[in-house]
Amino acid sequence: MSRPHPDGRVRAAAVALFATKGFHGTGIRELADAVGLSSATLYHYMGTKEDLLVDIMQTSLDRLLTAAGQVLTESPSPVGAMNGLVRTHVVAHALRKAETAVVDTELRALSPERRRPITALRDEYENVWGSVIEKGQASGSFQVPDLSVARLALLQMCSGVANWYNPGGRHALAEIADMHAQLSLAMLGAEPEPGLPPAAHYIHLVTGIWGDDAAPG
Amino acid sequence: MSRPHPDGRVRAAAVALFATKGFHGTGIRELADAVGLSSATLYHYMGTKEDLLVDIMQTSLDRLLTAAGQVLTESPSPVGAMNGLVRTHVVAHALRKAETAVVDTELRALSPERRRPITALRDEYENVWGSVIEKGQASGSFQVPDLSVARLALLQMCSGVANWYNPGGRHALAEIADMHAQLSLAMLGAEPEPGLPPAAHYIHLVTGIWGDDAAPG
Amino acid sequence: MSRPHPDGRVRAAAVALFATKGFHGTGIRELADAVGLSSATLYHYMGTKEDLLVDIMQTSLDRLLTAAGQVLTESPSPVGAMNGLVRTHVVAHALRKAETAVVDTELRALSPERRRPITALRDEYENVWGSVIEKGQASGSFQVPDLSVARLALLQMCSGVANWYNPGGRHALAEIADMHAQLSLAMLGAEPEPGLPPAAHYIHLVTGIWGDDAAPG
Amino acid sequence: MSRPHPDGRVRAAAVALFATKGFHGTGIRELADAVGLSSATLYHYMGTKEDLLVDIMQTSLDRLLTAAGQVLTESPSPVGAMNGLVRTHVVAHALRKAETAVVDTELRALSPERRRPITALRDEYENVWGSVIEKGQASGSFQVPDLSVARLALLQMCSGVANWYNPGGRHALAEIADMHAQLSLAMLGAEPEPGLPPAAHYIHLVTGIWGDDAAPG
DNA sequence: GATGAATGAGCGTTCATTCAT
DNA sequence: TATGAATGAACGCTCATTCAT
Repeated sequence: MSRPHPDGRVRAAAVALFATKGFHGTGIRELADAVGLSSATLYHYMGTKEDLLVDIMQTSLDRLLTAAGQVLTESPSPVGAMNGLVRTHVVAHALRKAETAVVDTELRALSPERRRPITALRDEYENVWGSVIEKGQASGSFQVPDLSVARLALLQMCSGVANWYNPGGRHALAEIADMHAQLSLAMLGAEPEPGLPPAAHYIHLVTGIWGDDAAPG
Repeated sequence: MSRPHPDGRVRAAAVALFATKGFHGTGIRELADAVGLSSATLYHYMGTKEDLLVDIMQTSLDRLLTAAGQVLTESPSPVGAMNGLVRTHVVAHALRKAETAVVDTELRALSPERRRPITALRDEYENVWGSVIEKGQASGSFQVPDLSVARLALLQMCSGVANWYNPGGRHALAEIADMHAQLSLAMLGAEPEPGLPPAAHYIHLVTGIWGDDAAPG
Repeated sequence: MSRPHPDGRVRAAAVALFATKGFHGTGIRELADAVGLSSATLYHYMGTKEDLLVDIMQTSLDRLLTAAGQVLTESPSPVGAMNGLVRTHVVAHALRKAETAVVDTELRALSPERRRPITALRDEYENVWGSVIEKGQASGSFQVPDLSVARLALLQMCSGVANWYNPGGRHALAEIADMHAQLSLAMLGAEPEPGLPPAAHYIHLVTGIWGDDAAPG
Repeated sequence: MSRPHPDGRVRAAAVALFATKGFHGTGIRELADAVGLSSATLYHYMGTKEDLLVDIMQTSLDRLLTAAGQVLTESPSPVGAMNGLVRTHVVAHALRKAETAVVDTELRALSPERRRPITALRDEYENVWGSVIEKGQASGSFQVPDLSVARLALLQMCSGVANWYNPGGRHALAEIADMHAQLSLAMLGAEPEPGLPPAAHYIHLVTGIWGDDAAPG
């Protein structure tokens, strides 16, 4: 087995460092050290530091959108769709806590021009959640005081997993996903629906999109 | 002799800048410009940049703890306490979105020694929420899959208000507080309890602690 | 007597270094060393390196224009004006060889936006020479094959003094100015005109504009 | 084993870039891009960047010396020799403006050891002009105030053509050469001599030495 | 109080050059 | 021939901080 491509190792190290110390708190030499290269060599594999951040965010949001798309495809009812969105989101934010945390935290580090398309992707993703909530409210499956407040509250709650999830912690990933699905549906005033796929299904979905090879981030 | 206490205007400007651009993304000259002083003069009003951040966080967490203490004093039941905690938290995170966002985001910018006492304060505050949830679960008022997961999810959700609240937005602050109380209690599987104080009560409580004079942050 | 203002010392050192090693061949730390400051302190007294170059060029061209204006004022005839232009130009390029060489050599180091106004100043100065040649040709005092070729050839020849003038050299400055006046008028096919001011007059004019205080550059 | 000889395309690109942006203002990757090679491959065709500059200058000065030698051979009188030197110099500085400008401008970019032999070549060339002027002055054909000042002024004037010559400009090359011959002889106080070769003769001489194949530089 | 002056350290980035393939 | 990969050194510039006035 050969060493993984430096391009990927740079990205992985950047994800880890940006998540831990923030974009502005991470130096280019620190990143180079983490990869085992000189800072000059780093620029063989990347553009600017900002390019690197943009790439990380874009990739991550693309994957979240892909996952959400698959969930919608296989889930006809609002309750089923919501269940799937929450579980994939939670699983992704647990398995790739660094990567997702960077997306959630470092938007402000981008210059306005670079920020715009990233924000657009994020909005696109959040709109998926919004439309599911809307459909559920319209069909009577959900009872929320306000559509967009519910969407924001829900997303915020589920993204928070990236802040505290611990692979060796008290709860297995599947349990955490289950609990968040349960809490979310309760928040939406929804009746539990029988026959929904178990957490394992969504774990598989997420790992299929993100891949297992690279170090989780 | 202790460090000089930062002038209110310095503190306010720092809060605004740290919230917008992050601690590491904010320069000391930028802060000085915002206050209308030279960077050298700034050091008459503060210790180091890190001292300033610590001070901001400490003050903010102290106030949250004070508010939580008052809520507990006046709320005998778990449902009433939870209702109060959520509303004060939401109101504080709306009226002082910058300040509270800094506390939630910039912990990682602190050196380990300075971080420890701040983390302790934050844990103390979160424990208040935890013990109310525990009491409610024990008394049968709440039905949650896991105590600590519920606590984390709840806090994350309510803190998120600081990210999107807009004073001139679609919903009045009281409405937002009401909605979050409703969503939270639904999440906890609690029956609505009659006779709880309205949002205005908690807005008053928060403004009493934070003061109205300074620009909100 | 106090030390001269660092601002001026920075400019003087920059002029010397830019003239000797070129703009791109001069490092900011090299400049700082020459002034006896740290590179960080340098930025207390200047903007960017390019700002510094622009400032040097602007000042120099302004002075040349001022000198040319005074010459025109006091010289009615084309022969007299040309005599004065050549002598002031040569004297300036001898006494301030570094400064004038920078103007002649480093235009290309400027970014297009910064170059434009400097080029405009240079063109304005060259146009003074052009219109004197034109007037002389029209009045029959000069006999040149082409107006603009004569202007370019003349200016080039006189500017060259900055490349080889040596304060302690074989010829005194006044002699060099005299010779260039003679060569120039011969080139233009002009009859020598009696009663023109001696070189000393133009040396005085130049030193009056440039000042004696700072180190020559 | 000597240094690899730079490929013609590398040399041509270097000449163009050094002339436009200066030696220090031109990057090795920029040069590689211009040739369509990688920067690593460039080093198969050249030694160091400085070697490249030395080679350019040496070749150019060798050619100027060759041209001057041919002129002297075919021109017995000082006036005829001067006429030929000026015309070949002007033609070379027009047809190969980039190359000649690099020689005139970038001497300072060389390290002292590499500069010495180049300076020697340049001095040798300038001495040819000097001795012709001296002979003309001795024989009474020229009337100049000072031998070396005249030499410097003359050379500077004629080299200046490289700064402004434009192949599609108002004047044909032959005209420009004629005018400079006329201006130069006037400067030297020389009577026009009948029977001198036309500009075309010297254009042919220059193109014979420099070759037509490569892009002019 | 308030600031201009000063700096060592570090920033993100590019430099000319080498070398294994 | 040709290049991707690699680097130590340097680039122009900014950082948080100090201190004499």
